[in-house]
Amino acid sequence: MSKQTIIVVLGPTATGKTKLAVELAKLYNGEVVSADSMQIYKGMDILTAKPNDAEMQGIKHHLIDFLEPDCDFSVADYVKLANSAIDDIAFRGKLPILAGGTGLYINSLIDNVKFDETTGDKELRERLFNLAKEKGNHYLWERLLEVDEAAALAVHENNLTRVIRALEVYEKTGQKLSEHKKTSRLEESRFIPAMIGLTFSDRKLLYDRINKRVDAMISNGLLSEAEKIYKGKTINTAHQAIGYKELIPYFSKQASLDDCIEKIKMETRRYAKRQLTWFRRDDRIFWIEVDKYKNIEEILEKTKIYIAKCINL
RNA sequence: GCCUCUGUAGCUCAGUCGGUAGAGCAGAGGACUGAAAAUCCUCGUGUCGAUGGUUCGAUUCCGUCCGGAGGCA
Repeated sequence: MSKQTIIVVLGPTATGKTKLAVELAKLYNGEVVSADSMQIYKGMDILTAKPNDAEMQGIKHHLIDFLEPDCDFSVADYVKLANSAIDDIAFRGKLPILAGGTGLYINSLIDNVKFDETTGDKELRERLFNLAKEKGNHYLWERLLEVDEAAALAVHENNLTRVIRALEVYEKTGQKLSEHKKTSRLEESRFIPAMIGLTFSDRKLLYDRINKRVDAMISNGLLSEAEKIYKGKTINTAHQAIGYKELIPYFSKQASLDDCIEKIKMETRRYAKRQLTWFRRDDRIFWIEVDKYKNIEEILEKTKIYIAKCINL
């Protein structure tokens, strides 16, 4: 089977991935597949900087705005949906352009990581969580050490979500997570990717950009959007979105609006930093420091040259 | 004008009975396979406001000056 060419636009938040992806789609007759763990949810448009109609310029976007905010979602779901979206795009003779900042999703998809059929078990997780609260993180970690030593040694005992996940895999499948990990990457990637990373030459410039974008979100109505969610039914995964959870103290009159906005900026900066840490180790990425270019056209030129070098279009 | 308190890491502040100092936050680096915008780990040298004095030695005690807060007139 021949491999599928794909352009990947990645990088930390607020670097212009959305814009570049659309321009590339126009240029190469492509469609955009989002790789963003929060833009999947309906509503939360300002909050997740979801591209609007004007920004999409008629380019079809996949995996955006399709799930109710109270639904859970996972990497495994993402990989499955993204693969079928890509197949669909390719079938129609178009080029898939993956764009987003969720590194785990991007790598799992591009590297063809195999997930098994077991889904997350909320009750089990809660039970294990309570067990840790009662007997301590170390106790739970020791339990993992007994059933899956390799997994235990690979994770810090305080990283409860990971410890719980490893225990969950063992309890539900009888298989070790560490074993599963070994077999999950045996299949070769089905893609020939051109990976383009957007970043800034100076961290300060990125942070400045983020701060301004948060201010813009506020003036575009972030508050009323978040308040709607706050007053609506409870949400699960979507609750984690930066910009929503930091406003809760304001809605419940525990903190001033200014303090909450500062918190949003800070958390977004940290998020961007974590994204950089994730992407930095991937040497396939061709990095573009966006502040070194006058406009999107220049960035597009640079990108085209790189794409021509690594894939045939 | 007088009195009191205060000036220590980017910020908020501990502390040194005189032997040049440490927390929280911020920040930086890292990890990452079904919650990933999540979760977790590691990292603390700075003219101790300035200047004189006492002292073997002062950020610490004393004087003066400068900045900040409060009180009394």
